[in-house]
Amino acid sequence: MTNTSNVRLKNMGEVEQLVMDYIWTHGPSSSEACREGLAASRPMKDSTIRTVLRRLEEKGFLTHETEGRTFIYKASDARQNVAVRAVKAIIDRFCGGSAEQLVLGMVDNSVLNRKQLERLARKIAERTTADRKEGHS
Amino acid sequence: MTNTSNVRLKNMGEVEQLVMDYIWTHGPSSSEACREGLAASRPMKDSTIRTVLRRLEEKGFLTHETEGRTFIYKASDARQNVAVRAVKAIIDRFCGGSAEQLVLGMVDNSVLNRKQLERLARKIAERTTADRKEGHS
DNA sequence: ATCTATATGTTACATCTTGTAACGCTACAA
DNA sequence: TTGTAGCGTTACAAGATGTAACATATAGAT
Repeated sequence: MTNTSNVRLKNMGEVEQLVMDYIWTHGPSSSEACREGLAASRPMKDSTIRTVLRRLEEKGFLTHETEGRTFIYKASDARQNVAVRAVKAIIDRFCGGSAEQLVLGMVDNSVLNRKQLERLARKIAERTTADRKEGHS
Repeated sequence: MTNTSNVRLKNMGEVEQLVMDYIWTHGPSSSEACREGLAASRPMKDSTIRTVLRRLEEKGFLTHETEGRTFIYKASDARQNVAVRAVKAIIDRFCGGSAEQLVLGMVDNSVLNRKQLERLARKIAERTTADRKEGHS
C-alpha cells in the first residue's frame, strides 16, 4: 500500500526501451553484450550504450555488479512489475487512484478479449476467495 | 483492432496535466478561465497558459472553437479514454500487446482490492456473456 | 472616428531529457 | 611493457516543457 518508490517513473526513451528489453529478455548482461545484441537493429558505439546503461541505473531500472572488471547490469525489477507501476502512475494521474474505472474502461474498449476475460474472471475468483479466507480487504 | 490514432501519446508535462485536469473537470473553458481557475495553485501569465493550451491542441488533447473572439478549449477525449490509451501504450511496450498479463499482475499486486475485483468479475461476466451471444471473439 | 480593453499571434529562451559519441585512464594479459 | 578491453568523464545537438514579452487586431465606448 505504501508508495514503495519515490523514484519518478519517467518515460524511457526509445533506445532505453530497447536496452531494457534486451536485458529483460537475455538476463544480466555486460554493456558489450547489449551492444552486440542490439547491433543489428540499432548500431551503437560502446560509449553510447554505456551512457544509456548508466542512465537507466540512475533512474533505478537497472543495477550492476562487477564481475572481474566488467559491469554486469541486471534489471531491478521484472518487466511486468515495471508495467504495473507504470499503469499505477496512470491510474493516479487520470483516475484519482481508482483502478476500477480504468479496467472497466479496458473491458468496454475490448483491450481484453473474451478468452482473456474468462481466464481473468477465473483468476479474480480465486483471488477473491483467497482474500476472503484470509480476511483481507 | 486498427490503430485508431497515430497521435503519439507523449507524456504531458506537469503544467499540461494541470490544464487538462482543469478542463476535464470544468468542461470547455477559455484560457482566462483556466488561468483563473489554476491561479491559486499555479499562477501563470496569460501568455503562458495560452502557449500550454495551444500545445495541448497541437498534440490532439484539446480542440477549440471560437465564441465571439474568445477561444473555448475543450477536451478531445474523455479523461478515461486517454487513460485507457495510455495503458494500451504500456501494454504494447511492456507486455507484447497482451493486456492479460498486466491485469493479472495488477490483481496480484492488489492494485485492485476485493470489492473492486468482485464488481469487476461481475462486469466481466456480463461482457463475456454478451460477446458470446453476439458471437464475437 | 478614435480610443481602449481584451483576445489572439508570434517569438524567445532557459532547463531537462535523450541519443550519440569522443577522449582519457587503468589494469590485466601476452 | 605495452596493447587492449572496460570504465570514467565530458560534450553536444535536438526536442520537450515552462515561462513570458511584445505585437497586432477588434469590439465596444465615447
